[in-house]
Amino acid sequence: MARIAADSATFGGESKRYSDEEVYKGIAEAIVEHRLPPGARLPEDALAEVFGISRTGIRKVLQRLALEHLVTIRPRRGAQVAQPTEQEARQVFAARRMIEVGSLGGAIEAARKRDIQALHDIARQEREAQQSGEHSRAIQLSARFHTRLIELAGNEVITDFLLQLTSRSSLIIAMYGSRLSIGCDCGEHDELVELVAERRVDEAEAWMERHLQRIEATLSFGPGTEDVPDFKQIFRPIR
Amino acid sequence: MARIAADSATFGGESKRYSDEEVYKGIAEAIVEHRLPPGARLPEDALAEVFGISRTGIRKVLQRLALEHLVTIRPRRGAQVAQPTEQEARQVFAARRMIEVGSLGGAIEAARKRDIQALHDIARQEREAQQSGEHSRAIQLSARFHTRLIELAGNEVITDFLLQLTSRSSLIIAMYGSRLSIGCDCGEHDELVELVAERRVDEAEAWMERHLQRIEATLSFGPGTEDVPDFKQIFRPIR
DNA sequence: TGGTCTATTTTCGTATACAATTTGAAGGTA
DNA sequence: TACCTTCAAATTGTATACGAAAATAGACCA
Repeated sequence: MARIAADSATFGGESKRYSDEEVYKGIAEAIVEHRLPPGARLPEDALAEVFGISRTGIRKVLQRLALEHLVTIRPRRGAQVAQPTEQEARQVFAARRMIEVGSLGGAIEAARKRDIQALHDIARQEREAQQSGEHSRAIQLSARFHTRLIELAGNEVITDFLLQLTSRSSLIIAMYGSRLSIGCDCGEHDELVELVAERRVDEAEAWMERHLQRIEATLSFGPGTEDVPDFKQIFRPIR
Repeated sequence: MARIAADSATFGGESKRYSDEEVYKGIAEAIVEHRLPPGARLPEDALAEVFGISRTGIRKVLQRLALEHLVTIRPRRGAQVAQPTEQEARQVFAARRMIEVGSLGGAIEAARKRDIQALHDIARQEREAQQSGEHSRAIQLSARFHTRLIELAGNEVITDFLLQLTSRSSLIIAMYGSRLSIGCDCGEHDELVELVAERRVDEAEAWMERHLQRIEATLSFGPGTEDVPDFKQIFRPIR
């Protein structure tokens, strides 16, 4: 099982003193970028040492991450990177479809030239990261594309929800994604930018619905690669 | 300005030792039920004394409430009950329309007889509370009606979002609601139960959209009743 | 009376201490 | 070898201490 060590490369070994917000971003990014796998334990002491603050600050951050469903905290057993279930995964994507399709009209209406340009840039960077095999960068850019698009609609409440949902999606892909999950995305976002630029709302909505369904469809649930293989479950009953 | 005193009646003066969860519920309910008005300060010491735990536990709860936008925490100045802006209020209701209308079809599809009955009961209790002037009870029941209905759709992610949104709505009504805001609701929820029972999805969706728009329309923003009247602002410039 | 400055008190932010519980390993037995 | 028991080490939960900042009250002056 993956662990955090004080000298781990996961966060770098600097001795700088990080602020709460930096610690939050540091851990959240490590999870979202798959540097911390689902199920990885997150002991308070180790994190406190890595980030150069006391456990008090770490606990605050872990509590927040738990509310956002990126980590799980079990009483007296500490925190670990969350391991979303299949059900949770499907619900997250259903919620995304509702929110993203539902906001797309407003986003298109509000989109100005430079917004379109910004989306284009992100899509291009994503394609490049994809092709040069920079997985974690591609993941981040994909999430940013979706949030940038929807935040054009101007509803911060919705934007906040979507931010959470994209983070959780990354974690879900870390658990259930095959290589396809990321590969098949390739270039797709550019298509949507076109539809947005031309203000073809209905088509854009249909596109988004399909897009999210496709990502969900690339997930492979099945018996699953447990983090700690439970041999008892596997080898027991040959009855 | 409203304050928490150790002997305040807001939480009762018991000396029982509360768990984190109980403290959370205690404060959240006090806000949602308008016993703690928007802007009320929430000093850690006073809360710690009232609930019989140390500041550590209180801080955890306040952080959580802040993430849910029920309280505001400003560095070095502590926590206070949030004072949502008009913009925030409109965004919350827009988000509710999207989520509740978007989930209603699934909820209706999944609704069984006993679910309908449960909704009926809540609507009836709400009506009774309304008529006997039990404001805070009516508020809670109204929120519960909406969440119960939508949770039938079976998406916990969406349900969690809606739980937050209904809490925030209560706070918004505390700030901007006239007497109308609560009164006009009267009996309305029964109509929706009918539509749900008869599986008239389109009409139910239209009804929900109108219902939420109407609640929003009863809010009176305008110059606003500040919590601490700023006489300087009011009386200064007769120029 | 109204305003400004200063001193006191209150309140928050962070680290640390200590008890309680879990984890993990060593040793013993079938 | 597999399983159970026991004990030490590691880890978390909660309270507390203390420095730093902000709120408050009082004195002083116009």
